[in-house]
Amino acid sequence: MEFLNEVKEGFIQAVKSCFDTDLNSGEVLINETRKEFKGDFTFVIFPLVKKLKKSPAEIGDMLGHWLVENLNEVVGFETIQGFLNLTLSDEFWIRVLRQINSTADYGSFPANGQKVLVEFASPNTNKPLHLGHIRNILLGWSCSKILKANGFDVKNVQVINDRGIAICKSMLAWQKFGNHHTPQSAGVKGDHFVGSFYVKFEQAFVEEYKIFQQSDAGQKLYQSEGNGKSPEVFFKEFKNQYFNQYSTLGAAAKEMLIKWEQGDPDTIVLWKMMNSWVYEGFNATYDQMGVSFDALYYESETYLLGKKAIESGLNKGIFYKEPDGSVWINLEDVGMDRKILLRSDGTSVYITQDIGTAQQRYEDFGVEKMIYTVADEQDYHFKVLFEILKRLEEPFADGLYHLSYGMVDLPSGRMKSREGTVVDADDLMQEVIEEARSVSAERGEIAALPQSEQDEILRKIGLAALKFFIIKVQPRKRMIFDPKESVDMQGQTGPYIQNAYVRIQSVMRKASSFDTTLTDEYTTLSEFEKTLIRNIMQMPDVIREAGKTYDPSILANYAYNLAKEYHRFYHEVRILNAETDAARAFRTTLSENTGKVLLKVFDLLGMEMPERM
RNA sequence: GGUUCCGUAGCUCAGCUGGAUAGAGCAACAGAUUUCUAAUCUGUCGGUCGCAGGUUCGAAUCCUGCCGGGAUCACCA
Repeated sequence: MEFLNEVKEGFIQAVKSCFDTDLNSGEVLINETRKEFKGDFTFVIFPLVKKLKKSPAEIGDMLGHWLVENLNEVVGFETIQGFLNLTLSDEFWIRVLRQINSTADYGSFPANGQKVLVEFASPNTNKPLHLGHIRNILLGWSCSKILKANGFDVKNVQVINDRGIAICKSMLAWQKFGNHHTPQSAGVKGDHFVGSFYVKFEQAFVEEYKIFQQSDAGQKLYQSEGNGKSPEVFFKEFKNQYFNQYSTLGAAAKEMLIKWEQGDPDTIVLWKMMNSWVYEGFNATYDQMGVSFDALYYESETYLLGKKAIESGLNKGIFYKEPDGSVWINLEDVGMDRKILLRSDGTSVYITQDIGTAQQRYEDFGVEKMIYTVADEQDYHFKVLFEILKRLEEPFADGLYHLSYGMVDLPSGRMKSREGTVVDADDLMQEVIEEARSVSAERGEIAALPQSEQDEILRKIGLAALKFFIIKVQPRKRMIFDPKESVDMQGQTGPYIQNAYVRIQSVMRKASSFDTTLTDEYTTLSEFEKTLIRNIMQMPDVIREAGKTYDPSILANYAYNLAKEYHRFYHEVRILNAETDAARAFRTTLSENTGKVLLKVFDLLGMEMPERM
């Protein structure tokens, strides 16, 4: 807290002056005083006891006296056990507020000259986005914003997994069952339209597999390879192999993939058309969420990258070749396994692509940091990838970070596409907005506004409920998403925070008829007012911390606490009809700056504030 | 089995590099508006911080072991 520098310095001087001992700033422990004690800030003096060879109470009292006598900011103290509680002067608080009030873009740090790339979203093109993507996108987007506020030059990118067997399944099903329909003719959003054919493929495949299971060939297979397993278990385990070796649908899909890889014109045309439908759908979803990208990487363009890296790795002796021609790296010396990088047939695997893509990005942007927002099931993958890039001595190797997050579960357990429990992103957003609509209708505050304005407000409220519910949880923790709780608008929620902001805006609209210039005449600050200032003066630290740890949840919880303090203040203290003009000016300024901070933090979290609600 | 993450109130979550009597929200119950938006505020109820050791003046926090749960360990992506 830069606002407290003088007090901290004073403490060091006090120790020097009272005990003739030098302290470095790392040894100074300062906290906010707990509510149940008198004071504003607390120095913990236990650590000094050994050094100074005196009792905690004695040290606290001596330092407290010295500080009151020598520091203008300190007007009182109390020593309780090993804690020195200081009370700071009203001038101090007003000065802090004045500083915040006059700081343009308070909470943002100056450019630090470093470039960072943040990857998030990265969907497959065979299905629409779901709840898991929402967590991913919120985290990536918010981290991107937070890093910008910390002075980085940030590029947002996503990798679109637009090739492979999955999209071929959709393509095949569309050929078979599509009747030349398009999203437009069917009246369905493009990504959902394509996704429905993926589902149709799976259904047809399951049918085909069932028939196979009952056929002579299937029964014979079970007899010879069943090994005493029940037919159910056996055929479940055999499914993949069936797809690859027996299925006609599987063969057709694989053939389509091969045609795609050979650049067969008809296949490419179909592929482009269906992907374009998907992108249209994705873009609508991204718009609704309020996120955007600086660059897109398509897997169809990057999946062959990384071969050069194989060469150079082999030359450097980091990789080795097996007799069958496959290329490997051995990471057993750092507690990992052997990992294949090139198959014996010379084709590359996923991680090879990632090596190449990372190099490509470095060439494209010259970033020294890259953040990958990917679920924690890929923790090991990224550990391996980063280790390989380090051994290849890539210049960006030290700036790699896997922003790993836990899966989203439903109260009933994991989302499973087979059981139809996957929560669709578009549906979900629509639901929370509708919930906001019905809550709003009961209140009637915005009923007089034009419909388009109302819609915009309801969108902001609904999405804030959803987004806050997700982003308040620490990324690495697995979270349980209860749809019923996610639409709550009371208590620890996004709309609660918006409501604090809206109250402030309402006050400020009415305050415009007064002179609200801050003066030093107001000298009877209440605890509510001090607590609010104490909160808003923390913002830069919280933003820095969130940036250092890539953790937006810190900011989410901060915003909630600040909103809560404001609601309490609002309830307990008269603002516009304050007892004096000075008090009114102070409180409106305090309110305005609280609003400023809430707005800023909300923006960093990827949420918007309505002016009314 | 190896590696790794998680375990805090009935439920969902906070708890910063160790600091005072472990906090919020939801749920349940009881209150508050002649006054700036009641999506608000106040109060009551609710805890063996998974268990056991260790380090420390001090441990939910750090270390070790155990228990429970998830993820991962493919010539898949």
